Amino acid sequence: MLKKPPGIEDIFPDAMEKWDHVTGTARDVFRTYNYKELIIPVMEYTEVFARGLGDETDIVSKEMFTFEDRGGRSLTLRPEGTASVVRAYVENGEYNRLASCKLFYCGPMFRAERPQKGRLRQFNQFGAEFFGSENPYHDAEVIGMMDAISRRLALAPYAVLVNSIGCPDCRVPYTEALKSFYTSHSARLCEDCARRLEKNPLRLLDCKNESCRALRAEAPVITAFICGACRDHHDRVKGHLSQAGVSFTEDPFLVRGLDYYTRTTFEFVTERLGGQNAFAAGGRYDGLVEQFGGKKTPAVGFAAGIERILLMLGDQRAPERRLDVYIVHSGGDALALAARTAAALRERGIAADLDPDAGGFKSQFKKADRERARLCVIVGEDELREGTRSIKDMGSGEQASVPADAAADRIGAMLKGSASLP
RNA sequence: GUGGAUGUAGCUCAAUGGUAGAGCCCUGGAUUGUGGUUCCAGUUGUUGCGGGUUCGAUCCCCGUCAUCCACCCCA
Repeated sequence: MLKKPPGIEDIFPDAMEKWDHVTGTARDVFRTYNYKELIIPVMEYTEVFARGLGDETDIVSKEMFTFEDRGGRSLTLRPEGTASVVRAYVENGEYNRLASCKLFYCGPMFRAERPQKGRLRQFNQFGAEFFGSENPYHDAEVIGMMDAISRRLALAPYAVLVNSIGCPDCRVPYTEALKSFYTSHSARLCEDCARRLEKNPLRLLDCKNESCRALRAEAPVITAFICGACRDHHDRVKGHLSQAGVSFTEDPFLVRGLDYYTRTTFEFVTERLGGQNAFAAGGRYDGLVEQFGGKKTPAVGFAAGIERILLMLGDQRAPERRLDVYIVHSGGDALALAARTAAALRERGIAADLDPDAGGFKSQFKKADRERARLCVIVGEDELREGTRSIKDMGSGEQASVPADAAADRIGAMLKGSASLP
């Protein structure tokens, strides 16, 4: 049997109902904030991610699906959305001329990690990006948007962690302070952290190792190092969040795994994802557009993991989908009329189905039941002879016949609730 | 990349050193054109793959692959 590669999933119709519920809710909320959807490519030149996310990040250095095209150019399946959106924004002359713009996307991302609970190699995200202002209002709006989606999907309990990692200028002295603090306590660091100390000191704060965590409690805090402008920005983000009624927790140790963030960073976290804890995260990236060759354009955005949200939804039922009409027939000439009836219903936007090979009425009604059909239309010998169609309400079990040419209208009215069986 | 667990019917799982069962699902039936409940009957497996021990392995051992979980990292 042919199998799918590891960490990749098929999504069958029964799961689609919950899937649509999640993405539909996100789209609805995005629209209420005047964000507009765009579709970005699934692959980019490798450089887009290498430059965008940072060469030294784990995602770029060891988690990308990279291959060469026939011309020997290096392509990569996108591991996240922001770099692509920024590239598209900079490349599109019409959009980057706008004073500001609000975009959102939804689609698959790829990372060559070992799969586990809440972590796949092909997974889906929806995310939003705002371009064109460093006003802290927008930081709060983006966070508020994800909070609104979370509330609508009833994802509670979850927490919103917020921090500021300052601008590149004020991060330098902080990184130095962090380095010297950890260097003087290097004996208490785990192996991984010894490595982080050299490569990416900020990530020292993220370690889950007990002794490192204990050490962190005494570590220098970023809030003591950020410059006046960054502090003011951060305070105003928090002010807007409070005003918007978003309950959040300040976490001075929240750092992110991508190099492009400046100032605001945030994460939506929950206990219910096994080893993972974040189901959405983002922040501000004021330097990225310029780095991609555009004019200096401050921006802020986030991305959310759809499969992780699905996990949080658990057994919560999404609204179930039912078939409007199942058509039961007795074969032969009746099949032709049954097909015509189905066509007439579909013209009216009514979902109808039938089985041309159907045996007895019994098995056809069983199928109707399995499809959770609201109504059945019966086209059999009696109906053929009398020029009628019988309509059965599968909920009540009641049945009546109507003239053949009035059947489709009658059914349409019944499904809308404006008519009942005669 | 590292560590742990698990691989038996389509699904969820039993069982025993002597070539496997249950429930669900599916199909058919319970007086010939009527479902959801009930009852009856029936179909399905090279027990993940390869090797070893043994008279004999699904069960024991080794390898391999796959899946899951955790670390790393991240949505």
